[in-house]
Amino acid sequence: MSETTTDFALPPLMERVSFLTHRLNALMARACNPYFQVWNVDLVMSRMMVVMLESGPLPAGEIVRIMALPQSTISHQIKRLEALGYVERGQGKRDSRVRIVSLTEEGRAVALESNKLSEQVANVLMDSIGEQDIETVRLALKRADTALRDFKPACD
Amino acid sequence: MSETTTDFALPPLMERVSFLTHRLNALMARACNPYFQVWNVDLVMSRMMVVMLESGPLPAGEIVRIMALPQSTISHQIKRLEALGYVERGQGKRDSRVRIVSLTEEGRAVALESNKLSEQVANVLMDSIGEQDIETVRLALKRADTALRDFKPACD
DNA sequence: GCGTGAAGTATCGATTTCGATATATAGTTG
DNA sequence: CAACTATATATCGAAATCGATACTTCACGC
Repeated sequence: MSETTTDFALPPLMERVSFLTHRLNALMARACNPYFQVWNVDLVMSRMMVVMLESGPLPAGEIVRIMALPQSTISHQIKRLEALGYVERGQGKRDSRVRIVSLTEEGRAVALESNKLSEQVANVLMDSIGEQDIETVRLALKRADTALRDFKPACD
Repeated sequence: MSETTTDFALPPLMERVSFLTHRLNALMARACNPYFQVWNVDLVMSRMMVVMLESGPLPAGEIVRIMALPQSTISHQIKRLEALGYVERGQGKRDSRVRIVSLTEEGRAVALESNKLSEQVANVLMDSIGEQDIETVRLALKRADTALRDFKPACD
């Protein structure tokens, strides 16, 4: 122990995994959003489309679960994607409450294009993290994800 | 039409470091924001206050750099924190363009309290990542941060 | 069938975000 | 020191976000 100005139980902000994830996201948004603007989408919308590219048509609720954002936010995003002509909303066969969201041809094209940008980002991450550590990091973050998924702060 | 999943140069979304950082952030916000609401702040404002707790009074622009969010966003947040009585804005001594932001006593108290929540989150992350890997992850994310800081997508 | 509660989405209103632009001060060059 | 250029912050307007709530449909007990 050595360098602190105030004494914290935590490492300084810039060393915390929680803060670093914030920074990485902000930096990715800053770098990518100007380019996504060409298609009138942003980093989040792009990710939603890539989700559908990978999984095929999905119930809106499933997209909410995957994106981990508030349900109302995703609902709006889907509506915007629909307005842009990138997705279509259908009714669930077995349960007519669910709306199945699927990419249109144009949406598919945009998703593929925007995924190229993600590929560049992924390469930067790969190169900077290094082959040696990438798998360790990936697995560690997945464990963290699982742990946070049902974390409820203790109220004191 | 063909059922084939498109073949990707990238791992599936849920395996990508870029997506996992998104998820972790979203999950942290979901878990913490209801509690921060008691002080009328959110995860981002809380982090800004912790920044000042650690570093002391800072120029607004320095906070922008640290948070990596758009300048206009941070400017608004500072104004809100000021309206809440958590920070004060002074003039820079040497350069009167810069506004030095500093925590009030109340802001300091809120920052310390809200840092406790961060501590809980940090513990969850620590426990799930594990002592064995935590340092590897921390260093890897810092390298990624540096690399992303001046990444500009190649326009094709 | 008929409530009753739960689940899946949509919408509402207040606030927040963000890119663009404005304002104001510093520094630099001729 | 006038005229630019660069830097630091604030503001503006359009759009997005989010928590709360409404709406619709399902599932189940009676």
